[in-house]
Amino acid sequence: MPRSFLIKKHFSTTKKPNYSELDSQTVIISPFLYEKYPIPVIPQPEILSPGAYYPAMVWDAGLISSLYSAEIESSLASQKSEPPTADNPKRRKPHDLASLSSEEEDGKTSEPPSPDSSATEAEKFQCSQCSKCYSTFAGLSKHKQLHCEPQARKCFNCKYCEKEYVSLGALKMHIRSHTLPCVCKICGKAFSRPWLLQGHIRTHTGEKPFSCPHCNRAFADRSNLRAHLQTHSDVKKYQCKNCSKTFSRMSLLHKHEETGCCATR
DNA sequence: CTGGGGATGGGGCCC
DNA sequence: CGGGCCCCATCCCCA
Repeated sequence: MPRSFLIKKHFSTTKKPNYSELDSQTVIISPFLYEKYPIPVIPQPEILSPGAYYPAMVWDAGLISSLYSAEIESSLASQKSEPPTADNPKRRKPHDLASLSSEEEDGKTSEPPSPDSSATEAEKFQCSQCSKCYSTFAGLSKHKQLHCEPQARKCFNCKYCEKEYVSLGALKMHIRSHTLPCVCKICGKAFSRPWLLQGHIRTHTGEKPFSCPHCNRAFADRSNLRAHLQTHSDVKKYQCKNCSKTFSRMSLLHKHEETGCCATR
């Protein structure tokens, strides 16, 4: 099929008159950027509030289970007279709160023995995953966090939105997208990361350290150069499954699939 | 309308 | 653990 769109058109030099003076082959970022426009970084207000993250645990069914067990056991301990009955909700295992599994309704259960059966008073907290027993709830919790529920070891929540992260570093990185600590001195626009600001400053200075080896056209951003390089290629990276047409950008492929092409609908 | 450039955001990796 | 960098993705605009 004809692929006239694959032919690289001459780019207009009138759009960005300063291209010719910036077509260096190097990708070294000029330090003058920072001499001329030092990157201001707003003093971080308190990035993390004490409530910004929960380093200890995630509220999942297993944890609820443990807590619920503890509550039940302490309750039972205080009212020893109440005999367990089959329909007593207090006897329902905690993870039933989450799943209400019919398996357990049927009586088929892998749950640990109840304290009023054979378990000793010293080992009344049992791990639902490995059946290991502990005398205290704290002991059980620690065991689960370290061994049986490692994914629950950390859960860092953003105080600005609902996102959660498994590492504090990832959370801090994310929080920067709320606080935008890197501010352009020229126009006041704020960015989450210094290198984003750095790229932005190039839009003021006109610096384009990334140049195309084929046509010498220069770009301020490496990603944009990469996208541009696709225009020199006969076979582009993103291909339509239906007509095999290739595109330099995924967005173009998506657009093609949504609006035009063959039988995606 | 389509293709391409500009600008920007975010996750992951490495040092 | 934090900073820098890379890569990918997306949106907007223009020719």
